[in-house]
Amino acid sequence: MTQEQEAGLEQKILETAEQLFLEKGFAMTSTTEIAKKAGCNQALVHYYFRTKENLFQSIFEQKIRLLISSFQDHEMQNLTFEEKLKRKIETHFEMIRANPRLPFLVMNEFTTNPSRLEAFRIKIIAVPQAVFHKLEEELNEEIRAGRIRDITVMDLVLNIVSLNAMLFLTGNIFKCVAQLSEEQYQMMIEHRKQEHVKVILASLRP
Amino acid sequence: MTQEQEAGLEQKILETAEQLFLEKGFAMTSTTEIAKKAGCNQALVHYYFRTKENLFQSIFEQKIRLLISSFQDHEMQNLTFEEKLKRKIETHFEMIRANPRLPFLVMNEFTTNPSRLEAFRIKIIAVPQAVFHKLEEELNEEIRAGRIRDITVMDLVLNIVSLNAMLFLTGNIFKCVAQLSEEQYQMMIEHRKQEHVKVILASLRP
DNA sequence: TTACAATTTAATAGCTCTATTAATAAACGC
DNA sequence: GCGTTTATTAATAGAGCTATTAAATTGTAA
Repeated sequence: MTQEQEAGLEQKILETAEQLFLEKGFAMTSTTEIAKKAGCNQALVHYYFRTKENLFQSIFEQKIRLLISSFQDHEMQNLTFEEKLKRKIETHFEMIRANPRLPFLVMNEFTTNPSRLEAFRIKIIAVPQAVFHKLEEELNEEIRAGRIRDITVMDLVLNIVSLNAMLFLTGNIFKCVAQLSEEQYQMMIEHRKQEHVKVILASLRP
Repeated sequence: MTQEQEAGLEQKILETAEQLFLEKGFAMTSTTEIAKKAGCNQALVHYYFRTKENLFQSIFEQKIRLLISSFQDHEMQNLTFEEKLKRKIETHFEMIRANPRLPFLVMNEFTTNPSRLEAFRIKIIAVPQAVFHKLEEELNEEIRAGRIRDITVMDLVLNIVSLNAMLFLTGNIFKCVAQLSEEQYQMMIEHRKQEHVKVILASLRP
């Protein structure tokens, strides 16, 4: 049916754990539940990953990389800065749309377990600088030319990430409170994508 | 020392629980821990509140009301729409700044426990409509006069809430990754407040 | 003082969770 | 086939958690 099916229990456990961690976070997911849903004995989870923390970290680290990479460049030299930025916003948006619970997981785990945050700091500190360096140069060039207002790359990225991530962080809340059908919800998501682009581009006008 | 001190253990338990729930969420906080930190026997927590869920809900409901009320009107008739909106953004910002873990708590509990969300839906569905109705009228008047672009009150509010809430949701992460001192962090917060006002106002220009 | 109510505690029942261990089944080289 | 890894399970130790109960302590009104 799906892409897994005949992949062995180790892989199955990994996939099940990923799904459950994304759904309910680390604390609310037990190895017992993972095993039951993966269709194996609970001890097998510990046989492959020794501890629940191990299992979580292998999933978590990979997901963090995915998150950061979504801001990577995508070869579009012949476009205006505005067009490039629009694409960047949309790419980031679509990455989160494809992993809608990821912002929740990151926030939840880094907030409830600050030691995890400290451990990851070294791993991820170098990445953003590399990713944002080119954007920064282009941004400064536009500012120098007077085509956009003065703004740091940090502020710009924070604005984009805030809008995009928050939409999916509050997605279920909004859907429930506003009593939206799945179809209405998807339309709203699509509409917000346009809105985010509008807001960011407008916020840069001199 | 602080404002409590001689308030009885029931109050003390309530305050301690609030602090711990905000810090670590519902699942990661035990009644045992609450009792120890409040300086009483664990059974006393259950004597006053019967269940952990009860204790949580009495805190949670009050906090949700606080969140919503921050968008309430504050009597400023003689100001331009732009000035009024600026004040609204800043009021909302300051409310979250005074309760910086509140966005995390709301998101965490509504996300990990959808049944809580359903239970709260009825209670909170009426409030936003009342709060946002006046804003909507003023907004539409500005649009009709051509002073701002066409936008729904929902989009406007989502933009504001996204920027303000997300700043504090990611506050600790950012502070740690960027290795900011407390002072630097506070400056950054202040700077972002101005940035949010800038972004929202700019995003409304026709 | 005494009776009675409110507060606080010690003890513990009953779960559930993580992790380990020892035993069993499957797979695989030789 | 035989021995040796590898995979899988049943059983359980050990800990922590929620909630209850019964007893002890404190407060209070007659």
